[in-house]
Amino acid sequence: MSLNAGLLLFIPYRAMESRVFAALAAAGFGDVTPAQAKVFQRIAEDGSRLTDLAEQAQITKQSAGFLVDQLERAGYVERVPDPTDARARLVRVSARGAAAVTVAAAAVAEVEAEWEAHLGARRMTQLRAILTDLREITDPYA
Amino acid sequence: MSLNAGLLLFIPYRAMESRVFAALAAAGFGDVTPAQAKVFQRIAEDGSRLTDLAEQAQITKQSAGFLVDQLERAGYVERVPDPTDARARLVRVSARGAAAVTVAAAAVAEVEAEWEAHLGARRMTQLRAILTDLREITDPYA
DNA sequence: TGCTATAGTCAGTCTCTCTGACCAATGTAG
DNA sequence: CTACATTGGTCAGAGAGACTGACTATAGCA
Repeated sequence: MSLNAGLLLFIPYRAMESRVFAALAAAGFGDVTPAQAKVFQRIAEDGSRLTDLAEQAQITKQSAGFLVDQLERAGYVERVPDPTDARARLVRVSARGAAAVTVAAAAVAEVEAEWEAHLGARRMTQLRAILTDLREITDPYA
Repeated sequence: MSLNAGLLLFIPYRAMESRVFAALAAAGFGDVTPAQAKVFQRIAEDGSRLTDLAEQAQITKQSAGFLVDQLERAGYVERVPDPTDARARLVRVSARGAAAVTVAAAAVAEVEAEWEAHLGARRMTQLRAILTDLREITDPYA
């Protein structure tokens, strides 16, 4: 059966997501929800403003605030004042958050390795290249 | 910036989804939600049982029942008794539902054409082939 | 004729998301 | 340098969508 391109993209995406959450849960980070991760993933190295996180995750700033509150309570992020703007605060990844990132990254690497073993190095490289190219017309934040 | 494979897959998927829902809304089918679509998409030609829909959409039968209720009220599906089992009822796509399917399919075709224009026919074919191959190790319902 | 499995519903709860209203700090035009 | 629009963020309330647990009714089988 031939599926539409959207679903073809979604199937491996969901597989990757499931594996990452399973790995996080196994490492003691089972309290992170997909909604929280969606925001957490987008926190920049030197911290991000709530509004930016909301825009990138394509949710309202209220929703982003709600999720960051949870992440903060669970110890994955911390909020510090933005030195350049007294209205804003920067959301930063905490030590515990960084530990979770490490676990998640390892899981991603493992899944990518499995995909490469199945597809072959050449086609895995092609896949990345094509998807990166496709981002130009599908990513509103490219 | 190089992203992980999961996110690279997700970005065009979300772009496709947004376009399809925009097209549905423009054609007067603006009352369908993503959650409803997830179930609706999986209704077989000759009708499906609620339990089967729930399993394929990876939600509980209660959630599936809730969404089918909404689709039924909005006129996209109808429920008929299953002649082979008095406990069960078959969920079938109605005439209005079929009209929405036509609109969605056209939107998918349009987006795929845009992607092909950007990537070139050769790489679009490669993308489909690679993703189809990847399904073998990522699709629990292959 | 019972026992177990299956199809589906009912009731209650939790998470995530939204809209609308609001406050405080910033930037800008007169 | 003061008025006004813009921007960053919070508060309050509501709705959608998902879950668990308990239940009814039919089916299939020993």
